[in-house]
Amino acid sequence: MFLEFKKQVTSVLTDALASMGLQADDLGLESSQHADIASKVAFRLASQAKQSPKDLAQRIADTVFLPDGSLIGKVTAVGPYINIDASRDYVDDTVFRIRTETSEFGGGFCNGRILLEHTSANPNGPLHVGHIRNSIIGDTLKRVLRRAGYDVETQYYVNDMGRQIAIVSWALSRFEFDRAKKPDHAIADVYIKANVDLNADPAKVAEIDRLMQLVEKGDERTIKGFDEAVSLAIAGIKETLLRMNVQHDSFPHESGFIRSGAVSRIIEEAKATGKTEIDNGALVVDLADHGFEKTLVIQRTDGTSLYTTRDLAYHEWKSERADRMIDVLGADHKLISGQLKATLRLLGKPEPEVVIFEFVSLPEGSMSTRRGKFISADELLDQIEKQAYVEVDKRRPEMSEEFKKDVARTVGIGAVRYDIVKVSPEKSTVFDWKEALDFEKQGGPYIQYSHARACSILKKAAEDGLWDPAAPIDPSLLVELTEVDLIKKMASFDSVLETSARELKPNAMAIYARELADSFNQFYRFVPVLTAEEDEIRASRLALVDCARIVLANTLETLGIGAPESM
RNA sequence: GAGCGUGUGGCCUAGUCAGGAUAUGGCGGCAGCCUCCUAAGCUGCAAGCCGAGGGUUCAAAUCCCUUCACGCUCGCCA
Repeated sequence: MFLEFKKQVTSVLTDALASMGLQADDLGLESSQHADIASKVAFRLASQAKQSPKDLAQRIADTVFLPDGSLIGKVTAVGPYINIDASRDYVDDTVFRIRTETSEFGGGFCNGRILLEHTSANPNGPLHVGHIRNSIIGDTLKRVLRRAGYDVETQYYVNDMGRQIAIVSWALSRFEFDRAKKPDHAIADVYIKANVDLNADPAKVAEIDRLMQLVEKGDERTIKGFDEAVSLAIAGIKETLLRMNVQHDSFPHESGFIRSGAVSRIIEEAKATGKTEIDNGALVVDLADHGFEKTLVIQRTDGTSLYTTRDLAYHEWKSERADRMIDVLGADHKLISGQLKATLRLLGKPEPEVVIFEFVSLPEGSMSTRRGKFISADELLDQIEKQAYVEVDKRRPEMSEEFKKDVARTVGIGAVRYDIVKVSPEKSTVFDWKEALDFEKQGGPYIQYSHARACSILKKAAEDGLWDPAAPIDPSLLVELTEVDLIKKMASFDSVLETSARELKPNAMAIYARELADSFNQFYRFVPVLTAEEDEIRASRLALVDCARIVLANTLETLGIGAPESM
């Protein structure tokens, strides 16, 4: 709705400028606390118009023509600014649209096919609290892009041939695997032991190298060993992801690109560019023309491929299946993803868009699966659900055990997802138990609570026979300040979705969710619904509560957070 | 040594790419609000001049330069 409003503002201002013989590439539109939207165009055109910004702003405001039924209500010059306020039609239309479009409201303005890769953690142990930042950013991005209208497929790229997997496979043949444990955790146990062993006796490293050569040559027994290790870890990882409402559409394996011959082909293609050379027996690509001083190794001295080489083949494959490729990667991949993009460019192939997020570390330092220094996602989720249960039990002691457990789960996951997604990906964070388990105000549960409140009003109204969702209502009766604020906030959902999708910034949606809940709680506090003075006003307000319920639910869904009707 | 990222009240954080009207919100602190739709809510108060220093501009948290601090990274790991 806001996008349409903005479009009208652009058109009306451009027309006004044209009739004055002026032209601006940038109208300097910005959100403002003084109006629904403001334009700084008078600053830009002051010299061109040979007028002071203040006078020019006034002249533009006077020149603007508003057609009937415009979403723009009034245009006023305040000093050098041009303030534009929405019309009553804008408010009324918003209510109407939400009621008719419901779960589709504000979306569907983009199209095209996107392959989105996220998480892709090595299957050498469970996901830890750093990995899930990737999962949550990635999954939220998927939901944002889908809602915006894209056809999105999410992929978890499974590393089933790297050195670390060779170590896991080797470890499984030497140490006992604890079948009683969740498989990814049991894998980590043997992996950590193997690393201790390898550090103590470097001679054993040769055994790992041998396994890697065998698997690349296609030795069946070795492949089977790797597969076993990988599928155990992935099964556990999937379970954790599912717990957080994260699901991938497919799990392409690295080895598939070796077996299909794609990796060999891409190595030949690289050679054909004339930009490769042999350096100490390894095949390297010269990326100097692309801003990388150092060359990139794409084939080891022993002829085996590297992660990067397989990744090239993977991206080539992806590019044939989608219009856009998006990779969500940790900060440690900054350099390598740059080199990957440069190499793809060199080969004349499409490059992925890369979303980088900074690290999550522990107070005592960075996490490491290999050294067993990490807090697993499962551990965090267990603790948070336990804490959430305490909170529900405190507030709703009369409810059933099933209700409390259910709410604790939904609220716990909501708290974790929101906590992670609300922070800009480019900020590094330090995991802190106290903070993680603190159900701070205005977090995920705050937004869920707003939704539950809306549901509660509607439920009560229905029980009293006051609520008929199908009955026509008069939105023009919604004139209270907090009512109009709430409606305008809901109207801007599309604009936030658009920004979030275009800039690949999932945190924009999180901030919006908080603001929307704020607006609803303000309304809730100051405007009585069930005890409204007149029947018609009550009907309109109930419809507004229903709208809030819908938009809050849509927003929560976009964040991958459950929307409980009661909590 | 080099590259990338970050630095906003006691703590966390929005805004920085596209410079403009009194810098967003939370936590913590202080003072209040449940005979009324769930107080996981709401109201008010104290607290920041945006790491430091220069520069560009009518206008800088935002752009440029210098500098400091922290995180990540720097060829046969992924």
